[in-house]
Amino acid sequence: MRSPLHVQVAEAIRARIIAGELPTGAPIPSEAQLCEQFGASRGTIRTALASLRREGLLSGGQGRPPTVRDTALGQPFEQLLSFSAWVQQIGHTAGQRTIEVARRGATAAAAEALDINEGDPVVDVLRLRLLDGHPAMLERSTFVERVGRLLFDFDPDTGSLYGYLTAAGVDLHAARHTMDAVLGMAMRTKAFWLLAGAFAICGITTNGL
Amino acid sequence: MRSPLHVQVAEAIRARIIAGELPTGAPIPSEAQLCEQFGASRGTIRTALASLRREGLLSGGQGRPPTVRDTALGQPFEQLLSFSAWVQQIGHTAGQRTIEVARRGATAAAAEALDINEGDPVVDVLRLRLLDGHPAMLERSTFVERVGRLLFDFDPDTGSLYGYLTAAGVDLHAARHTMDAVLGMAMRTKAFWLLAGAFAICGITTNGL
DNA sequence: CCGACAAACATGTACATACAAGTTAACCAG
DNA sequence: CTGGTTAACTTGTATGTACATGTTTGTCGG
Repeated sequence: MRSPLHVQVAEAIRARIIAGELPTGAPIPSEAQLCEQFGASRGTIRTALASLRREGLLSGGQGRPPTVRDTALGQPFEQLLSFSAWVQQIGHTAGQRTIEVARRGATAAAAEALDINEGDPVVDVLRLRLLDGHPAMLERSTFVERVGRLLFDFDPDTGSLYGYLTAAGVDLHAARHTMDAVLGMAMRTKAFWLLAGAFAICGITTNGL
Repeated sequence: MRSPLHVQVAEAIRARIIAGELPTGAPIPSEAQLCEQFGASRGTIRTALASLRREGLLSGGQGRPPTVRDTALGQPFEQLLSFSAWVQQIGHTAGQRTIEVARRGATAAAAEALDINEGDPVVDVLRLRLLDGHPAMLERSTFVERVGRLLFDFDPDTGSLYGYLTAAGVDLHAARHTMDAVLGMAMRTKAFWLLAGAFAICGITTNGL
């Protein structure tokens, strides 16, 4: 194998966890024991454990050996939280397109869930997630206004044209490069979707973290 | 200061990036230079850089100094991808409740977006995200069946009762501990929400990473 | 029997060193 | 001027050491 040692160690431990050899909630062997088992230095072991910790498989604190997180159910949902991380972990590539960012009044259902009044301002975000280039997931997020407004405030050069395009449902990132092309065309049509696919090349497509 | 050195270094570099001192797209100083500036060893500097990399502020490869990611617009949307990471970064605590996981037929809008036929099976996930304990975001995700089915397959002990509760909209995690209590009560009512709030203590509440 | 202290143990932090591997730029031969 | 090679630089990987800090456990005195 030519993959780095710390990657091999991480894979080995991950395999043990998945196989149930290291049950959830149980502490993993100490760093010293792992050093001996894999014939690696403590630094290498720690690098491997850091990877597993990033993935959410381990949790623990100083002085106490890390414990295997309850992955039986929690894991897929925790990682749904990070779509691209999850997709990468199962060996695929993630992409995404932001279709719409809009400020609207809350629907009845959203209002009840967010504990606000119907019609109160909220920020809706509609995103398409891609798996290996193909549509895999459609994500609708509704923020309370106090939080959602940050999505707009983050942009340093908020202008009128920019704001218009945002409200109209043009992808913000792609818009930077292709404003001219889409201005005046009918949004949210089949043609828009096809065009959005082309835009992905220049702006939105990411390979995740 | 009593915070670890590598944390201080990470904060200093993050501050420089936010202040625009290190423009987006530009390479940051080499590890050797940072060592000299902060009077720290390379290992400490690398620990700090690893933190910034986790946060998505840096990207780069071997042999080339890491570059500052284009955070002007991309960042908030990339991090929307990881709600809890984003919330933590702005100094708050994140929580979440999974309200519903269901297998259904795709709606017309979802079908078009995912490039499938209307009525084709999809997996809907409805989640409420909490910021400092208060509802902040409602997230509806629709997966194509091929991907969404993994959410069920991950569970080792899928049973009939379990499936029923899932379809009925009971939080999966909380269900483990409180199945008896909620069986037979009206779901999706105001009372359910209040009860779900109590459940959060024992199962679903997480502090993020 | 129980509380307090101490020792053993585990992880967190920090530094120094060495070599591997990728990138860039200078340089030189043609 | 062009093309290829080399050399310098940078990050990735790996090891070793040392000390700080938190946890657990065992022991001893009351």
